[in-house]
Amino acid sequence: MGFLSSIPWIEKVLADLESAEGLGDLQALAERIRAEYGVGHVVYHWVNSAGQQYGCGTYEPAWVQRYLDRNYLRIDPVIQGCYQRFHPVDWKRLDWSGKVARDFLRDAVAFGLGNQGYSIPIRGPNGQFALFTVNHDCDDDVWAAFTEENRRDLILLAHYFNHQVLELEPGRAPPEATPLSPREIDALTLLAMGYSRAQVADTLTISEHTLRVYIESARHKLGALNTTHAVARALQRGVIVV
Amino acid sequence: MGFLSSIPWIEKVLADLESAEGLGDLQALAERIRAEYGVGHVVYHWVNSAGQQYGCGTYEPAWVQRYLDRNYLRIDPVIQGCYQRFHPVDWKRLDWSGKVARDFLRDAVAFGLGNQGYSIPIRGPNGQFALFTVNHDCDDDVWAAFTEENRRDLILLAHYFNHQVLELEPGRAPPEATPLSPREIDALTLLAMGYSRAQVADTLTISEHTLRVYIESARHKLGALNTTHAVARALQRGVIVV
DNA sequence: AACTCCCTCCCCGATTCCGGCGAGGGCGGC
DNA sequence: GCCGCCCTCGCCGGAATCGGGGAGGGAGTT
Repeated sequence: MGFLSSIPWIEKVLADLESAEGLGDLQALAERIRAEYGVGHVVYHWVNSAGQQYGCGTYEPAWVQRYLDRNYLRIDPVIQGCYQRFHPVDWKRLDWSGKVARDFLRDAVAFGLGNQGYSIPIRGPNGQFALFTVNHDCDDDVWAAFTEENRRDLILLAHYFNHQVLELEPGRAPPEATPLSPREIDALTLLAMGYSRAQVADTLTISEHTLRVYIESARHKLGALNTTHAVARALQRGVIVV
Repeated sequence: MGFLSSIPWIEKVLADLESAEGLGDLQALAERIRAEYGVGHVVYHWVNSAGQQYGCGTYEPAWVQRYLDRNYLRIDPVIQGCYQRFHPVDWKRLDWSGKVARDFLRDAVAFGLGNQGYSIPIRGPNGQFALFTVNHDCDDDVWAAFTEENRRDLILLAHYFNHQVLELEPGRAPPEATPLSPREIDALTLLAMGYSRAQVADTLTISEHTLRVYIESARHKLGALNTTHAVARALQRGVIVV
């Protein structure tokens, strides 16, 4: 991962952490990053397609637990906001109106979070979604200067965290199913576009019976229970693009 | 976009290109990148959720046209391979077995492409998928050294291209539809998991009639023509994750 | 307090989809 | 040259889904 070399302090830190292994590495790295930049918190949060979460960083364990207990994932404006974008987002630009969002923020501050935040979303196939966040307590001007100056480092660090987590997550490759045939892809693609079976058959200029053979074939290949499921899986696996 | 500042030549080039505007900028930038690194080709290729494609780079127009004409998007192992990952990929690590893939490669070389390539996939919500590719003609050792040395720059440049394209693509925000309610999300999520309506209603412990209200409501919000379409759109927009 | 949105339930009929069956010709790979 | 996969077509009945429609209580926002 030589691409981090533009970050002055990174070599030494990574060397220090070499002895550790697995995800503990990243936890320790987050601590070091916090120290190097003198910010309140550094956190990496990752959600895979199965809804499993993984996180590491400098948040208080009590806050992490509360976040999970209260299912804040569905409330957190940072998640909500970043999920739709994929460029770094300053927390100020998010939508904090609404009662639940304000309550959430108040709760977060009570657990030691700062009022400023900067989050970098990274996405992968199969709904993988990760967030690298830096949190701090300061006024707007100071924060704007900080983010402007260190954005590049943060992007690269986000990539690094993501790379490490994926390396340690072997649960991606297995569903390496048999590929879909062109006609099967055509069929699922048109279905995903909202066409009815009759319309799809007409568009492909085949009989509806033939179409059904494709759909069923695709369903079996994808291990899907019905047509909607097949379309969903095909989309998730990226075998069709609508 | 100060995060590019670690690339020595970038400031001057960006200043030179300041006068140009729009996507022409990126075309010219690709040319400059090719010159700076002394490689065969530099290309940025972008596909959005509507299946629209946009590309800029140094490939011969004849090759681009042929790529489109022959619908190589569905054949290209670079696309196929990168779509499932989201870390930089050396073309050597892709699957070039199979007749169509080999034919494709032969055709590409005939149109001036080199035998080496390095592609950086970047993904966004709504099925956005972009590829930043560097292509060259040399032996494996030289190429390995090149990629190792310049990976960081390439990642940052990929981000830059992506940022610029999204800035110039106002067609993203409009479908800023009303958000789905929690129950609607539950319903679509379970449907995407392959459950039948009866099973979903049972799982949510509501009547099937109520469930249908959610599905229809979600369908209208998503502008979907039927249930399968609604699930597909919800997946693409990232409002549900199965 | 008015407003909007969410959740829940019910009616109806027509349309569509599901699931498994069989059968033939063609192309590419081993 | 054989095997496997792909493409194409047909029939069947039962089950599920798709359209709207109306109606009430509750919570949050303004």
